[in-house]
Amino acid sequence: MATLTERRAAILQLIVNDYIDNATPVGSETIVRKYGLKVSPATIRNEMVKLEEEGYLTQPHTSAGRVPSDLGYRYYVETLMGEEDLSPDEKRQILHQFHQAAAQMDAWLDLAAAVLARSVRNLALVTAPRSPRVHFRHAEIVSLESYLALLVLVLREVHAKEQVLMFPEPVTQEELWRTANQLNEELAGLTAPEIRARQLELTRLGQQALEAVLRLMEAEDSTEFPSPRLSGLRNVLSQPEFSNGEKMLGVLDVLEERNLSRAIPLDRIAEEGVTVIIGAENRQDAMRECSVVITRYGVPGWSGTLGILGPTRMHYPRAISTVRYLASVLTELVDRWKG
Amino acid sequence: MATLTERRAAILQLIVNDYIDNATPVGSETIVRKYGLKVSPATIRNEMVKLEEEGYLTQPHTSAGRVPSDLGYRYYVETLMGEEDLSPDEKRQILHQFHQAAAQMDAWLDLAAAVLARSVRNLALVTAPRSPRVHFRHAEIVSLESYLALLVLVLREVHAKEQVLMFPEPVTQEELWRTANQLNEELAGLTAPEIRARQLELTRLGQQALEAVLRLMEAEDSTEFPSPRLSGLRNVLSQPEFSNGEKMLGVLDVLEERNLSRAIPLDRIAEEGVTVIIGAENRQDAMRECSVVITRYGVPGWSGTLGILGPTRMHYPRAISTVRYLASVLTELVDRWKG
DNA sequence: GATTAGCACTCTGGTTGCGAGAGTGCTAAT
DNA sequence: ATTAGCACTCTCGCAACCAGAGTGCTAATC
Repeated sequence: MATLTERRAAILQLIVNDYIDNATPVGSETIVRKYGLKVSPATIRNEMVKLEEEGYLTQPHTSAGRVPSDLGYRYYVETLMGEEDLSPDEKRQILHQFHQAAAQMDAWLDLAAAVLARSVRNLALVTAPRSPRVHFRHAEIVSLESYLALLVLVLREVHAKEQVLMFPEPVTQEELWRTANQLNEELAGLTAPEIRARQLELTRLGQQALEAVLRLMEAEDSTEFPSPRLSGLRNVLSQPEFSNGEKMLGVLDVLEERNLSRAIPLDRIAEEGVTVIIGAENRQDAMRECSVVITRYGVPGWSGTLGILGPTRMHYPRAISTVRYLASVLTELVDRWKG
Repeated sequence: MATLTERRAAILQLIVNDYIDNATPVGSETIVRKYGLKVSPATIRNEMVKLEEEGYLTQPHTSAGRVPSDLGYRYYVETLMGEEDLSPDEKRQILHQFHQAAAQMDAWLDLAAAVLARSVRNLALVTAPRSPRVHFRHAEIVSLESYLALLVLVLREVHAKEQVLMFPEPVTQEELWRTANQLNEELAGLTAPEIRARQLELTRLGQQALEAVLRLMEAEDSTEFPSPRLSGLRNVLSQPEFSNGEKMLGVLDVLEERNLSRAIPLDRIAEEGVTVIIGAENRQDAMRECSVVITRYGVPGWSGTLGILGPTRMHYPRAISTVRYLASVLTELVDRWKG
């Protein structure tokens, strides 16, 4: 990214800030008046045409004020806006809520989404933490009736999965126990491919249970971006850029077909730190006016993503700091109990 | 509900039908032309003022056509519209999709919501089946590390719940097994209140596990209307009645604060059959223009709700028949595997 | 050479006025 | 009881218009 003269950078910063706050194109006069500059509007105008030529600003139409372009926002995010941090007080409040909540991953994720959405006043998205490859820990088979049993599978990644098994002939709880025990002994700690590679001596029943286990594990492995929980849809859609029903529906469409990865270039999410994806860097037209601030959280073998989605005209410093802080909180929680 | 002369009923029916299709107030002339009546527009007009006086129709303004009122829809639903049924072909298609799906309740519910939304082109809501009082079936405690274990609780209602236990001192898997076994023997088939009523001889560890079990069971018991999965939000919001961004947000608000029971008079849902709640019969202003077609499914001890939400101007026959059919499918599934 | 005052120009958004169209309610005739 | 006829009402789309905001350019100024 090219570099700007000091004054142009300053002006760009003012424009971005002002536009973020007021959602209305900002003109030369406004800027000098509001921020007490010691130059005349005309000077600002001259600088603005330069900024426009270089691609940082656009005009909705001749004779409206200027609006930051995607590039403008990018520059702002990259070099203009200061690194902000949540106040200790806010951090304390957030932490408090986590302490209040039930000690369950699900509850924490819901909470994280809710806090994020409220704090940034935009849409929060949080995916559950998972490892790229899931590990068998424990299986339990509970008889429901003679032909039917419930397989409960516990993975090292702590997600209890369940599946009903239906047998061609009646089966006793006794047999089920034996089967489960065998599986538990043989499979502990293995991944699905490792299990597949292994030759096991199994009864017919055991074979059936094993298949079910594998199916569940592989299903888990293969969803590369599990559908996130969303919170605060209302926040985004009530932003003025979407007051037009059309655009609202556009965004809604993207969100409802749960496959967000088609709209957001998730491959751009860095391993470390918060990633900001601005406007047309997203893949779908409907997202042209949206930015995503997103990060990974968790520990290497077991991580998820958490971020917020809003109009490009978003309060980036706040978004980034909140996302970062919540990621650290979740990382802590994951770390603590995964060990 | 009072009864209408035959002709008035016929006219009301035409108006409702036409309005449902076109979303535009329908006038006397349109009606005779389009449906080939053998009377003059003036006659229709006379009848329409009667219908309006009796409360079945309203005018958006003088000199627009008529629009059905809530009462009009009610009459329509109750006595005018024929009972419709899905075509065998459609039923087959739907059933087919269920056979394709993974044999898991979650998958079925998702599928039901998706099918419903698509078929009626409105918002589908589906809550998971549960019993008013949940029954203990089986507990498993898996050691995670010396101070930490995962409690997996299987209830008769087949929802695996999990909870991390943290101990004041190290605990072996051996002890955990003993504890789990004891719980399984003593608690099998009981409800939370029944467990509370019983005096149990337990170790400190057992006590802690029991508390966790009870907390989970009681949490399950107390959510009286579990938050439903939604599908097809887009469908509702793209209806012309919500083209106005304001109203869109109104509905969105109701849906996002997950507590639907505050907006919808769920107590009105009949034990048997499909319930239709029209317009202002709902509790919140934002829902004034919405109707809900909803029913229970499942078996007495283990049931959920499933329904669709759309504008009052909704294709009721189709909505009702689809809801009814899907409920029967889900009931069948619940019945089959709950036994 | 950079800055600025001055000014003509452009574009939007809100307001007004108007005519066409759709639909009504009423009256009087059938 | 029905209907033809008609005056009336209300919406909607369109054009005209104006005020306001903001620009870009030129020429004077520091």
